[in-house]
Amino acid sequence: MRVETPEIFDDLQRKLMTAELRPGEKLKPSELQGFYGCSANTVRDVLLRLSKVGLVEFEMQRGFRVRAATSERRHDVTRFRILLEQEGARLSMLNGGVGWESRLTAAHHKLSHIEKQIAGADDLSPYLGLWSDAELEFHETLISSCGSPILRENYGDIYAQFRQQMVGLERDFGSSYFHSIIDEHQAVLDAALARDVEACRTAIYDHLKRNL
Amino acid sequence: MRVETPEIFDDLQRKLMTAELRPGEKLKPSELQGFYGCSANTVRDVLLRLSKVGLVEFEMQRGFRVRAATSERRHDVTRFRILLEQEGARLSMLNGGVGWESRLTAAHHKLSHIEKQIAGADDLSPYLGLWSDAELEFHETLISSCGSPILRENYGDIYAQFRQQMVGLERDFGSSYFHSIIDEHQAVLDAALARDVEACRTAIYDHLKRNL
DNA sequence: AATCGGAAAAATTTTGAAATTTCCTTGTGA
DNA sequence: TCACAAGGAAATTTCAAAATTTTTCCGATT
Repeated sequence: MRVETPEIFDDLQRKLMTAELRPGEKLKPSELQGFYGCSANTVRDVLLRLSKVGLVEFEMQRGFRVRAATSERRHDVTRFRILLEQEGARLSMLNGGVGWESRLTAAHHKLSHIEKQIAGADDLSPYLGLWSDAELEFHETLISSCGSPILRENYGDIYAQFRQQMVGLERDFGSSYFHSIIDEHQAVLDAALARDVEACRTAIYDHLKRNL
Repeated sequence: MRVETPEIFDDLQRKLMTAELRPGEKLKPSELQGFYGCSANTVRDVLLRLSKVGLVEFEMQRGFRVRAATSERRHDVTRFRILLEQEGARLSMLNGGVGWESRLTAAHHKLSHIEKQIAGADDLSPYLGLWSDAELEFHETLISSCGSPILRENYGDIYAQFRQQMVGLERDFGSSYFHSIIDEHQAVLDAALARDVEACRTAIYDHLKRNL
């Protein structure tokens, strides 16, 4: 199997975020090299870039390792995500126009559609990828009018780390979970459209507090 | 001149933060290679790590570039720094013990000593390096008891970017500048020791608002 | 049995050059 | 004159092997 470098990046990122590569696991360029059919240095390059996102730990002379999943770290990641999302949403409510409102509504519509399907399904696995993308898009849209590229970039990274911690710790993804987050996403949407900063802060907190 | 890799990293970081390498400037591994007496790939490695800190921009197939210094970006960096420092200080005031108080007092003492020297000096350059280290240590100590490794790490990165923007935009570092920040640092210290969250938020904002 | 030291093995980093891509210059045609 | 294409130069990425460092394993010593 021969793939281009950007695809190696995407593939590794996906495996990191779905715990196909398990937290704490050593990442040896010389082993992955064989799988991707490229040289060890190319893998090393990709891994160095993934460590910027925070999905991979890098220590000089000691190589790479999938970031560990611990309850402490999940707690920390969650707190940081709440901080960024609350601030991003606040600024978006301040700066966002109708374009933002419509994009947010659209993203929520797509997300809730999937979530309702999942809530009534037996096997979740076929939906998980779709849901994952839709959830990310909803939350990114929420903060998309904050006017701060730095905030958005950091949010993207911390969201990836959050997802990694979630699946890494094998948290309960039963359909009851999806049943409750439907309401939570709705609450975030309502508060955002109403430009109610405090209600939105609360809704974001309530949505994520189970991970604290 | 032959130096070890960690020293290449430190040297480049320093040059990036003092605008010895000017914002927007292209960073060609093949040129820096000669200066450091190592191979181009080693430089590339270091540059990839510096792009994690945010001091360097990296674009695939287009190489590296010193992050641009614009008033928009300085504004963005400043806002983000304020967000992180306010939250870090809030949590430190919540969690910090006497150890934190004493470390903060010590860091402030050292800092204000240098600042008083600078305020009364003609030539600032001999102090600038010392002041820079002391200022960083004061602010890092302020948030050091926040209990969030992620917050601390991100603060370190954003502080470096902040410094880069400051010197890159050749802002006025006259002695009048140092005269006013003496009071600002004092206000931050007083509020922190008094565990007055709102006063500390305000003091941090007032300290940095000139860069917005 | 536990610890320490050292040799062997394994992994990481560095290197220099080849392969690829981008960038810049120049020339052609409208 | 301008747009665009082709060619060459320069820069970036990739590679495989050498050099270095870390880790592992094993036996000697306490």
